[in-house]
Amino acid sequence: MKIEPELCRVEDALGILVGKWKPIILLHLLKEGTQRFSELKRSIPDITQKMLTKQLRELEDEDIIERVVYPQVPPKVEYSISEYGKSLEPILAAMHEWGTKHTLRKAEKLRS
Amino acid sequence: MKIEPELCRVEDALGILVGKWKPIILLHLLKEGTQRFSELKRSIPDITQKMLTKQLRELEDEDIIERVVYPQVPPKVEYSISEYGKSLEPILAAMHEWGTKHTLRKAEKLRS
DNA sequence: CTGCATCCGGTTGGATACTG
DNA sequence: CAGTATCCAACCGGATGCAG
Repeated sequence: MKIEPELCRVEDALGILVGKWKPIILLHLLKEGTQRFSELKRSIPDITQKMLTKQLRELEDEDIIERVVYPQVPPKVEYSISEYGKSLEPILAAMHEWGTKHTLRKAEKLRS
Repeated sequence: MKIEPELCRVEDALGILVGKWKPIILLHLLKEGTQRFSELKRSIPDITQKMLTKQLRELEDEDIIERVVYPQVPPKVEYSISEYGKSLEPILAAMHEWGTKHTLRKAEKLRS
């Protein structure tokens, strides 16, 4: 691989994944499929409503996820990975795999 | 792929790549091989010395790059990708490829 | 040449309270 | 239920000056 650093587009992918909760949200939607706001909130106990809303909005703005609002009371909003968003799955999988090995490696270094 | 979101290790990989200049630095070292501090600085005109130092230190702390100091005056310090760091190359390549398509997609959306 | 110290503005994320 | 609004602390990155 010889990517010209001047034409680096790594940031464009990186920018979409960065955000304290974005990878976790994406993994949840990939695993469970369509999820309501409250289901996501329950699945990610430590996240605040504000942050969940914000990260979802940012992913939606990039067309990574889809948001469907059911006009009813009480409100019901469903989120799901878009077709386009699914193209990120290999990258998430690769990063998860690498990250897993990296975590092990770090643990080994501590013992030595 | 069904990664358990609770065991998400994406962040561990993400954390290493995040940093305004890290991907660019890594691509330079991957493309050019060993580089002196001043060579990197010249290759990345907009980076400040402080940031170059900082990002290099962070990558070094994670064993992604290697730093060799030649004890002489004036100082000479060489940086290179470590063997371990090379394992990030597929991820960088995947992100670059995705990012390139994403940029095109955005450009198309603007025209429509 | 390489790198550190200081200061400083902008952004990010968290706590909390409020709303239709 | 699914948000919004406000306030605030922490972190990040940039500018600049100094040093071995």
